[in-house]
Amino acid sequence: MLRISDFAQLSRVSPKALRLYDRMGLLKPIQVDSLNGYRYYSASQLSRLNRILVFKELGFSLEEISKLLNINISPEEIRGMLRLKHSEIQQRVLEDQIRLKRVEIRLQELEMEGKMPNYEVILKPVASQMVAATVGVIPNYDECGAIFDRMFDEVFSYAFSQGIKQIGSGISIYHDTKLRDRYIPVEAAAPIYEKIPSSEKVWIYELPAVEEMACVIHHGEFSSLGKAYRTLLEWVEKNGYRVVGSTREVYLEYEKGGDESKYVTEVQIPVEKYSNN
Amino acid sequence: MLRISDFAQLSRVSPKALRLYDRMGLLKPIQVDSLNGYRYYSASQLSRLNRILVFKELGFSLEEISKLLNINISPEEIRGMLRLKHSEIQQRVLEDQIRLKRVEIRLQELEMEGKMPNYEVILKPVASQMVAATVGVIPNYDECGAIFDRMFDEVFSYAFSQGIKQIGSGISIYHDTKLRDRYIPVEAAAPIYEKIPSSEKVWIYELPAVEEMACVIHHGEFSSLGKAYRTLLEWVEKNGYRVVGSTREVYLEYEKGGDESKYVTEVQIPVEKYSNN
DNA sequence: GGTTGACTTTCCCCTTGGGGAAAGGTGTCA
DNA sequence: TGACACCTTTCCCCAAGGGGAAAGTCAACC
Repeated sequence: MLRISDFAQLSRVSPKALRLYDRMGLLKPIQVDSLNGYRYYSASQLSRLNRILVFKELGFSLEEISKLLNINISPEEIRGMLRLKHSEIQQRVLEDQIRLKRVEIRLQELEMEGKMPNYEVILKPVASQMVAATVGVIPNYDECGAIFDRMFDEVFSYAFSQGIKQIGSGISIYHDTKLRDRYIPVEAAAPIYEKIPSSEKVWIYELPAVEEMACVIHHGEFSSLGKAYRTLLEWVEKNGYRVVGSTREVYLEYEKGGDESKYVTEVQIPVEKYSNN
Repeated sequence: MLRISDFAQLSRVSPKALRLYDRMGLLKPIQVDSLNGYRYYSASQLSRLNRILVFKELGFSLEEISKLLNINISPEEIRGMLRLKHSEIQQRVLEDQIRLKRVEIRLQELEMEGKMPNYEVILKPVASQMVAATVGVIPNYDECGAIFDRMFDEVFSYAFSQGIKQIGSGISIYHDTKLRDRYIPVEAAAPIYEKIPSSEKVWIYELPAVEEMACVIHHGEFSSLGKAYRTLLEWVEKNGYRVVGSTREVYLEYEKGGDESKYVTEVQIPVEKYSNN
């Protein structure tokens, strides 16, 4: 008959934890004084407590442990839970190793630049989306502004002529940027939320989903988008990814003729994991 | 001006998380309707949100992130936090790798035995403790019962003769068990909580702390303690440890001439990490 | 027998959101 | 103008205890 702090000292488990295990039904004191609520333990309960501690060290939650300590559990179930836990831990180790590499890259960049980077690259999935789109070719990057203006005009005016009330942010898509840097086939698209027919020039189709898209947010004029691209491509290379499709620009904040410094553009590059070093 | 679910969809962060970031001060909506409390966000806030997400992926807590996003933080402080996080993650990877190996050992044992093991080995530190002790030699393990009986009698009666009121569980200590298995120098000790003088036969001294002690709880008669020792030594070998001192037995529940099946004994072997495979 | 200090109890706060409830706001259609 | 669906708000519960408060209890000492 030991009081809680004596049993705590014997087992090296805090009284707080012992009270929790009592409440969870993992380890009940052999006796509880009905007058003052004091818990009394016996040294013979150490073996059960040790079993709890061992499973905790293996990474099991208290709820899992209460299943494992149930008398009616079969060795097969235990094996299943052990195997599951093994793969969970393995998964976490893999994630942590990626995390470690990213922290190292951050540290390197901080050494080089002396300050926080301007762009934060994040990886996210992008859902498929119905769009109204038209295609074109830009002979070189200098002329792309005027050409996209005309293409988006076409898309928006067609959509409105078809009675569309709601339309999403404009998206431009650059195909084959890896193969050439002039006469690039491009697309101007805008998400729509109702079905309308295609026309000769404006096609209605499902812009495909992308599982992994490396993205940055660019603030300000389009002429400095190059920095965003350089940041992205550098990230792709450093983190062991490679480009696997058409680049997109999403014009989140844009007003024709408006204050360019207020523009917000998301640059998206579809990627996939390539190597692990 | 986007409502919370639109901003959530754009950023792929749940409204729940956005509300939390608002409450933590990490990302305040650009406007909150004072009548109905609705939060309104702008696309230009994506860059701040992305920075939050990147740091979260690096493993930082929201509180750490709010420090990192503070404008007044210097690059040196950022570097410090990154290095700290790096070592935290590294530490967790090491722990997880040990955990993985232990899960694998459990699985192997389960395959071999077909059931849960009878003993759970746990590793714990043991604090130093003042004891009253006497020494002896046991010619072989068969005679150790009678010899320890006499030694403990000596210790207890001396302690009581000195006015000790409270005395801890008996501890027997086996020296040099690796060097010989007969004529083993042993000690019978009992923790005391007040200072008393040593006598010719009973010494009062500080039993040293042990940083890492591999322990099991044995229930029942002493004659089957061999199983506990075999389990412990097997564990020590499998887990890459080695024995580095004198073995102890702590008699947690014991009554001379009482019901042997109720005895509870903790067997403790001091160990240290030896290898990692 | 009273005081004091050490101990025990319950209760609440904290992490990072997810799940869900209850109450109220909003927008569309008829 | 109402009905209905969907949206938003706040509030509470959950992990695995640590930290700490308030109140009651126990044992020793005077």
